[in-house]
Amino acid sequence: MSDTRPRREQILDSASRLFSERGYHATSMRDLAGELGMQGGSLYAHITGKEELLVEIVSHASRQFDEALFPLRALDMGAEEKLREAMHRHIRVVADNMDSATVFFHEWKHLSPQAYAHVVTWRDTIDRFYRDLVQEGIEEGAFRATLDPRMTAHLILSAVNWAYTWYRPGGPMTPRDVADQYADMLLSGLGVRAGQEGT
Amino acid sequence: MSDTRPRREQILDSASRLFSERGYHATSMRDLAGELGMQGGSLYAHITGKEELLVEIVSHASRQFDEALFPLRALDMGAEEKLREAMHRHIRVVADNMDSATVFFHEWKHLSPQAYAHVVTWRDTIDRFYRDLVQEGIEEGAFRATLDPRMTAHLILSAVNWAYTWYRPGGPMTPRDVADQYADMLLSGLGVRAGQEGT
DNA sequence: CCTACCGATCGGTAGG
DNA sequence: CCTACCGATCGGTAGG
Repeated sequence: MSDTRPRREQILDSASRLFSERGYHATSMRDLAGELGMQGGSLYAHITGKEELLVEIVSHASRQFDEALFPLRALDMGAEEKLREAMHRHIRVVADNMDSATVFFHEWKHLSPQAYAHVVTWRDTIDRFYRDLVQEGIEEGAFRATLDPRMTAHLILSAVNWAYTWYRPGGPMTPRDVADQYADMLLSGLGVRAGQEGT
Repeated sequence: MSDTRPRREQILDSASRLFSERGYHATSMRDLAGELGMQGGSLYAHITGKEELLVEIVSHASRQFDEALFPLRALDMGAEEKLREAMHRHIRVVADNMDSATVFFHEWKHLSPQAYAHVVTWRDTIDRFYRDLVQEGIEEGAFRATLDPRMTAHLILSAVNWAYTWYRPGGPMTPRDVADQYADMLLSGLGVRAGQEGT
């Protein structure tokens, strides 16, 4: 009946920011409470414990990625365009959730074994999403047949994930700018001699 | 006179592993001492404090990168080959120092302001190394003139740095295998239509 | 390198 | 949401 949702969301927002800036273990519940103008013990009227915060932040982040990427599977698009769109959406999730994305990449090792296993499974799913995308591209003749889908997926994921370390929302580049430049470089190659293999 | 060096190195090795697995703040000095079969207080016969360990691990890692990459500046090589060699060396440093590389990427935010500033400067230097490499490649006509050196450097750094999350030493792929595949993909592009720009 | 200890701080709870 | 408190653990030190 009582509207505790907004307060919970304030807590989660502050926790995301503090965990991303200082790390999970270096953030005390009193630090967090102070950000919200309350005493340490008062937090426990809204949450059951510190780890619940981490679990929710990580779950929320992985859900954002899922909701952005998985609908793409069903779309009837050329592989090049689909890769470009996937990278755009992926980078947009990172850009729109810089704090929780940072927590997601840095602090998931502190989850309980059960929640930890969830993240490992999730990572495999995202990996497979990009591997399948590459494989489809090869089969439809859009991507080079010599590509290793696993390594190609690693390369793509490197680009879109690493953005959490340098991207600054509000700067001159939108997520679409970044994705377009990355996709151009990945699809066409850096070299002027592109069209020939390797060295 | 007394040979404390090896013991210090054992401590640093164990600290690298524990900090990478559990994080800096979640690793207690007693955890660390236990790994080495001693009591918590005994560590302080060899080190001055916990942060000294983090500073040394991070400094060591950045030095490894410097020593691997900077000599390349002077070498007279084509840009494509130099990029390939830089990526190989960069990935080799990550692969040979998985623990300290992980600590380097995840825990540097816990450094004191002074050591923190050092890392920020270092990051700029590495960034400039790759930007210059790209710029030279453009000038010598090996790389497309339409490339943005800054974004290209981000893409390259994404690939070589992100390897810390998935590479497994002792697995089927050597650092050279990874670097060669990445360099092939980056230089020649994923698309079969490479040679034309963008979409 | 150990024993024994220090003050500080931690996450969390009781009772209101 | 606060006050007051709990046991546990932290990094580090003294003295040997």
